[in-house]
Amino acid sequence: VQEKLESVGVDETGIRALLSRLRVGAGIKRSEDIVAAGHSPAYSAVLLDGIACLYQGLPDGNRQIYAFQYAGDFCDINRRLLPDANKEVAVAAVTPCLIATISDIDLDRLMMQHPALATAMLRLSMFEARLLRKNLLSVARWSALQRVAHHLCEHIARQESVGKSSTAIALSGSDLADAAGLTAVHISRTLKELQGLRLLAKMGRTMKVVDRKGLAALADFDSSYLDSHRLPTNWEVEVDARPETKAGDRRAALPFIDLRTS
Amino acid sequence: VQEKLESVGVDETGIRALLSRLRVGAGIKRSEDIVAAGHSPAYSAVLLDGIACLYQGLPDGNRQIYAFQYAGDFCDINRRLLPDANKEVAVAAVTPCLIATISDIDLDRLMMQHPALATAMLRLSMFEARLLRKNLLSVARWSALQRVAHHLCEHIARQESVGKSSTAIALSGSDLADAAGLTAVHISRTLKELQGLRLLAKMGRTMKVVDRKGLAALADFDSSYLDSHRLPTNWEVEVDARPETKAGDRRAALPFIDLRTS
DNA sequence: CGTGCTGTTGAGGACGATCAATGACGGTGG
DNA sequence: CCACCGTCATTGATCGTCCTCAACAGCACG
Repeated sequence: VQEKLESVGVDETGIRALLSRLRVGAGIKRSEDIVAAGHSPAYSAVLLDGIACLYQGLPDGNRQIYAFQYAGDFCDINRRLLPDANKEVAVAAVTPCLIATISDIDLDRLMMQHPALATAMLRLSMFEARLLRKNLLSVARWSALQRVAHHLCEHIARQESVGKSSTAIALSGSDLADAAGLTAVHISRTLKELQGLRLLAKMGRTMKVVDRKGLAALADFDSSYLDSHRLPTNWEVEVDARPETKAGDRRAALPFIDLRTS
Repeated sequence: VQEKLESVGVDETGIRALLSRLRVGAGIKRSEDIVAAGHSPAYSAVLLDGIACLYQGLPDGNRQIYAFQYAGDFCDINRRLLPDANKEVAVAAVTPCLIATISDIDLDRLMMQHPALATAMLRLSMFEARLLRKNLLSVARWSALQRVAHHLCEHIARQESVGKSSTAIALSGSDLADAAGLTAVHISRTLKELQGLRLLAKMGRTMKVVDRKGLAALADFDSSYLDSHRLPTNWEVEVDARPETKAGDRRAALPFIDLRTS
């Protein structure tokens, strides 16, 4: 399930170590919280299957979805090192989900034992930041049509990156609305417009993407910002002990990691 | 200049080590690029003084500002571990800036020698992600009046967090427009409306915040999401060598870091 | 067979964009 | 010192996108 970690540059022993510490948890039904707002458990959740969303509840009862999460994603990296501040955000299941948990203690220890894992967490955090920038740009500057197209493209691309290539859209209209910063009503109209453009088709209840290239062109979507998520695989990690430690320093000699691109 | 690093939990020796590797660079004039788009130098830039912005140029000549940066901020954390992908973003000076640089090699080495530094980078990345979430929420859900008020509040608060407490706004109208996703024209109208509400005053060329609490109330601004940036100061980092390494493993014994809140 | 939830359609209105013109200011060079 | 130009700020008029409110249809659920 976790070839995702490979994609961010973790070596094999690191992956095995992490997997051995994962405890498979319960399944979660649609619309249920995986990580509740204001709650700080002593473990982190990893999504094994399904789609989840990082969101914030709004005073008026609506919610803003910040990002979607797919199989292999850590649900709450953000929560770990900035303890108090993320009280307001939560993670909910968008489709039925299967999650695993890992205790914070285990994760801390693993990150120390496998430097590549620590680097991977940093990379994941920056990856999340990039997704957020894309969404910010989309909401701030683009039309509703482009915004929705963008979300559909991103959804397809990220589904593919975890091995599920289907043109069917697993997101409901109101999910799209919460993510794109639009009304469910207007999402409905926009989807209909996309059908008129022969980019989308509706089979009974669910939508299917018909013209993926057309959709990408409309949204100015360049999937490379997602691929690079796995691009760092080419990074080689060389470890060799270096005698940099001063005498009398309790700190052990640290491995020097030489990062270089393929 | 860099008590900022303290605020994210770096110990004193780590800070000294980092500072010793910094090379003070040239001053940058307003509107000039600090980090050009698509350019990947072999060093990172740190802002010593002034205000910069992380932005993306748009095809129509406009730009979207993703975040502002203040003294002590790394200008391009995002660029380091996701090499190819951030071609499109750049950093520009919003006021005259003074920067320092540190070579990627030195920074990599320092992060290995001082685990707290590596943790700090991760924390900074997550801090950036939180700022982005706030902005995304603001652009997606709030009115122009609230958006602008929010940016003003954030600006004041972050200026304070680096020791510059002044109610004067150093941002130009078009900077605010690019950040809030609004037109410069509408920013002008909005600022005037804020003056009508007795929240803002204009002294000739520059704006001054008159009623800070009122602004915060209008924008639903809770500065705690910025404070926590320095809240992790309470984290204690304990280092002690642990004999976890397998025999024959070339990897040296790694320090085990026990993170606990105050 | 009701009861929700999701999606659809219509009419009206608000917010902010767009276009265009003007004024104020600061810097530059004569 | 003043004339010039470019940038920034302002104002008015108009227009388009998207929200709001309201009613209704379909499907899944008990």
